[in-house]
Amino acid sequence: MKVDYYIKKLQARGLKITPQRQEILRVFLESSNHHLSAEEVHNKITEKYPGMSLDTVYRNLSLLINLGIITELNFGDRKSLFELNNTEHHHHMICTKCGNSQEIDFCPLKFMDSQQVKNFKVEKHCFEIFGICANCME
Amino acid sequence: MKVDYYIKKLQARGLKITPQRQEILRVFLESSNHHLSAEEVHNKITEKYPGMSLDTVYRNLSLLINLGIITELNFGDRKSLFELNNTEHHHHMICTKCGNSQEIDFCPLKFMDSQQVKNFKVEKHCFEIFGICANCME
DNA sequence: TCCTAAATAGGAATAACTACTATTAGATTA
DNA sequence: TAATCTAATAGTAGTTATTCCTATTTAGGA
Repeated sequence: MKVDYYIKKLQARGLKITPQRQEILRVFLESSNHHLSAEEVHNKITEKYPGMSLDTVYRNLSLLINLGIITELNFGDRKSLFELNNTEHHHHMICTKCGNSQEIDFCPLKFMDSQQVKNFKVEKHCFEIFGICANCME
Repeated sequence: MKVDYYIKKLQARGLKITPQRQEILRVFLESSNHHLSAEEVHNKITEKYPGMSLDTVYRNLSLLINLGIITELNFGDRKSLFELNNTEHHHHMICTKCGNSQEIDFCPLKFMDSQQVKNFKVEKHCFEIFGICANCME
């Protein structure tokens, strides 16, 4: 996926295509790390283009969340991480020692019988496992 | 369960039985609301006994978490909630409109095949569903 | 009762995020 | 292409939950 793919989604909603928005998308597409904090996004952009406001990062991240383009994650510390939705839906195992995370394909929602979520309109869900990864166990 | 039950666990670890610690346990045992924020715990105590420090609440909450007596929950806003472990292990469905939560008995960990969490020492996990509850849907 | 390490009170500090407002600039229209 | 209008931005101040710091107090053992 290229930036253009996401740009079209913004245009379809009548949103303006600002350089700031394009930069945020570029950072996610070019980063080897899938999970970025707002501050990391901001830092990567200001390296190249100083002067971008952190407020703009937060404002656009929540815009992109609403559009379903990125997902907000919470790995226990009290800072949000953000992930571009360009892979299959998945969950995470997070190492509490080194902080690395691996993806889990298993999604509990698919295994719950419909009775259990009856009378509830699911908007989102989270499932993460915390512990010690193989590397840190040795 | 009474306060004494938990007090014994503290004593078994050589920890001091301070009035502050007893009050924190009492608040959880007497509260109709299972999920309390640190501030709510603090407020309920200072109603009766002014002068307790918020720092003491936080310090003891994390002590009780380490002892496995309470569990820390995260319902999406950036404030932690705390729950006394005096019921069966469960997860939650949280209404994003009214904030109420219902318990889910289903635990994904039990349904994952062991291959999926191989080479990973699980310490804790979270599974919560967010959406609109029956009351708020009407 | 005395002693000592553990625990506490009170307030300052921090970190992540949100709100505010004057200014700028996409994009629509003529 | 230029004018216009409103969304979007920069910069900064404010907020909130939590943690840190240090002098003082106290629980529990000797």
